Amino acid sequence: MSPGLTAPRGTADVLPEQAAIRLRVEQTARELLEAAGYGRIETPAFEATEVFTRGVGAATDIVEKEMYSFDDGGGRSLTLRPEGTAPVCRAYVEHGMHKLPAPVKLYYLESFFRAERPQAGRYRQFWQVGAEALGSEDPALDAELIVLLHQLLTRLGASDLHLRLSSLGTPAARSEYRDELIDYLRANSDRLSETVRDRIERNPLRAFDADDPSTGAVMEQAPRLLDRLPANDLEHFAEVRRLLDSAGVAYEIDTTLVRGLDYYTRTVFEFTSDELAAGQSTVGAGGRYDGLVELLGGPPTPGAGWAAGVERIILASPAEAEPPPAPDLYVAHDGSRPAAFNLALDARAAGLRAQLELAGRSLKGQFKHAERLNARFVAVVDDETVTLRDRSAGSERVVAHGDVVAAVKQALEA
RNA sequence: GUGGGCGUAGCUCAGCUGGUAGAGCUCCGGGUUGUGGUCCCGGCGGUCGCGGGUUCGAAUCCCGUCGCUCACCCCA
Repeated sequence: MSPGLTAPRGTADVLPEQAAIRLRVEQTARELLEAAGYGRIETPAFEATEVFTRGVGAATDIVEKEMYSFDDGGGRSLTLRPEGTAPVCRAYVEHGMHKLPAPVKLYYLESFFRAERPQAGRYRQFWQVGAEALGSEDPALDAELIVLLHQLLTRLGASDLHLRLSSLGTPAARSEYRDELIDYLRANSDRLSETVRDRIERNPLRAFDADDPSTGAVMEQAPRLLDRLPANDLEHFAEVRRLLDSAGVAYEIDTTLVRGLDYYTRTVFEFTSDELAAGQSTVGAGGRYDGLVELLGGPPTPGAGWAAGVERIILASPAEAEPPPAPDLYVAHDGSRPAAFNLALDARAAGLRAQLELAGRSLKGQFKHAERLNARFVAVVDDETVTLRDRSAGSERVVAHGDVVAAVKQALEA
C-alpha cells in the first residue's frame, strides 16, 4: 500500500464489482417502494445542525459524539447528515407537504455520516435506503412499512432475519416509565453488574440485555414499558400486530427494544440478521415518530418510517458478484486504427455492446483480451476487409467493412 | 474514547535463530497455436507502513508512531 493518500478512515471506495451488487439493492428498493406509492426524495448532504439537535435529540449518542459539524464561514453550524428522517421531515415542513393528501410517502437512497470507530458493518460514510410516510397514524401504515422492509430484505436475499417489535407509547409515557425503571434499578443496584450499574442513568433499558445472572434475576421483576402504555396506544399496537399476523410476517415482541433516537413514539421495530457480527446485527430499523414534524416547526403531524443499511444488507446476503456484461463485439486491428475506431462507434450506434483495442496491444494480446472480456465476436480490421470471428461457434469469415454490424446483429438474433 | 490482531510487489503470501528481498496469481511481450483459450521463455512491478535505537550490518531485535482490522459503547 502506498503511504500517500488513502480513503479516510471509515470510508471505502466502491469498485465496479461491488458497485454492481449495490446497484441491485438500489433497483430492488426502487421497484418495491415505487410500486407502493413512495416517491423518491433527495435532501442535501448537510443540514443546519439544529435539524439534528432538535430532531434526533440533544442527548443521543449521534448528536453528542458522532456528528460531523462545521462552520459554514458565516457563523452558522452545519452538519453532515447522520440520519435521514429529520431531514425528510424538515423538507416536508419547508415545502408545505402537509397540504398534500395523506399520507405523503417518500423514500431515499443516500449516504450518511457518523464519526464512529469503524468496524464490520459500520462505516463513517454509509448508505441507507429509507422510507417515510407522513400525515397518518393509521396502524395499517406501520404494518405496511414493516412488510415493505421485510419484502425488501427478503428479495435481496438477506438470511437469518429476525423481526423484533415493540411499542414505546408517547414520549411522556416513555419518560415516566424510564424514571420508574431508574428508581427500580437504583433500589436493586447492589445486585446489578458493574457495567449495568454504571449506565443506570444513561441507558437503563440496556439492563434488560445483560448476561449477568444476578442482573437477569433483578430484571425479571422489573417493570415493563408495555405494561405502562395507555389503552389507545395498546390498541394501536395490537392492530399493527394483527395486520402483520394476517400478512404472515413473523415477529417477536421485545419489550426492551429501544431505538437510539428520541423521536420515536408507539411502534418501533428492528430487523436483525444472524449473518452479521454480534455488535451490529441490525440490518434495518424504524418506527413511528408522531411528534417529529411539530418539533421541527411544522403542524402536528404523525409519521412513521424505516431505514436499512445498504452495506449491512449486502453483508447479510450471500451476494455474489456478477461478471460485467460481455461485449457483443471486440474490434481488433493491426494498424488500421481509423477503420477500427469507426467500426466500434458504428456498432454501438446500432445498439451493440462494442469495445475497441485501446491499449496498444499486439494482435495476440488483443485476442487474449477479447477472450478475457468474453466477447462474442472479434472483428480484425485491416484497410481492405474485416475478418469476423464468432467465438461461440468457432467460425470466421471475411466481410466488407460496411457489413460487419449487420452480420453481428443477424447472428445475435438467430 | 478503550482493548486485541495485523502492516513485505496491484492481489494472496514466503522470508520469523539479523548479512542490503522472493514465489504464485494478474498485467505486457516473444515462441507454440486454428490470428484466442493450453504449454514454454522473458519483462514491468517493492521507500519491507513511517521514525528512532541496538549492531560492522535489520524486512528480521527494541521503542515510538501512523494505518488497517476486530471487539466494547452505540447504531443502519
